[in-house]
Amino acid sequence: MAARQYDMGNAELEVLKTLWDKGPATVRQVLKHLHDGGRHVAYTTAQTLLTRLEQKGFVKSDKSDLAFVYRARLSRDRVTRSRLRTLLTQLYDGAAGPLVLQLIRTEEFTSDEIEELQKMIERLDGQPKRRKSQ
Amino acid sequence: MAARQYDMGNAELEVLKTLWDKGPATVRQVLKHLHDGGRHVAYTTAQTLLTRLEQKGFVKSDKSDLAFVYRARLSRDRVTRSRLRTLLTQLYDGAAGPLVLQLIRTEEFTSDEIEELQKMIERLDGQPKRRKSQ
DNA sequence: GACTTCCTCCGACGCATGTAGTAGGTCTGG
DNA sequence: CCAGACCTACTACATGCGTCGGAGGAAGTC
Repeated sequence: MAARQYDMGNAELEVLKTLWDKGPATVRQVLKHLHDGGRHVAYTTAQTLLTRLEQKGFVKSDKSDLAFVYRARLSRDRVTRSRLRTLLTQLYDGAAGPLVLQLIRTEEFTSDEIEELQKMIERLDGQPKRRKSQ
Repeated sequence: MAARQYDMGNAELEVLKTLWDKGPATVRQVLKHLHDGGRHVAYTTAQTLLTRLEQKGFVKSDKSDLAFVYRARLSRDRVTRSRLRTLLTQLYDGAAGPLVLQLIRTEEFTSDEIEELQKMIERLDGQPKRRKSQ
């Protein structure tokens, strides 16, 4: 049982992603977005998901208008970091190397990203090794 | 509900990882390894996990000796790919760039890995863009 | 003022998963 | 042959999560 920080199910994550993509939204708006994305769930399902996210502190709501408006309290980056860390730990005892190598091998990138990557690698190369706080 | 290929829980994955790390093993050996790693579960728990993994086709067992010996039918790489793909989809609609960039930014690498990375990037840079089969 | 519409609250259900107990078989040392 | 150790099969149970239905309140519409 590792330190499971931002723990949520896939449906919950998808709802959170909606908020990242579209900004603050009501249940109905989130639902609309989910429908547009091909996920056909009931209104109350979206509502439950949002409510659970709020219980976990990942979103917050405020009722200014007729309906509650929900907004993310958790950034996409934080979740990414957390999930990556989990993956790393579960599969490679925390070593990031194999993962990156595989990502680069199997995925594709825009030339901008490649350029960016190159710069980062060069920087890495020059720098002394950091030790992870973990 | 994306094409959830290699679907298993964390405990199951940990058991599978044991098989990757230690090679084919009996329930007792897996259990020992889990205990060594600080996960104190009962014998039957390990057994259940292995059984479920087998039902899903991720490991297979054969009884040559006194006890069943389990071995992975699924490589670490395949699971990695699958999980990464899920992450990518869930967080970035499939774009790999942001993920890699963040990985490189937040994790650390051995000089060998950096070198390897450099080579891969260079190769990427020269090549025409691949289109993902998926 | 009754109808329709939308919203929130609460309860519920089924399946996956983590965890484990128990019954009953087998082997091995005395 | 009997006890202790070890193995497998089966059952069970709590929790998390995805999914919703229904009750009941607020708001605009004739």
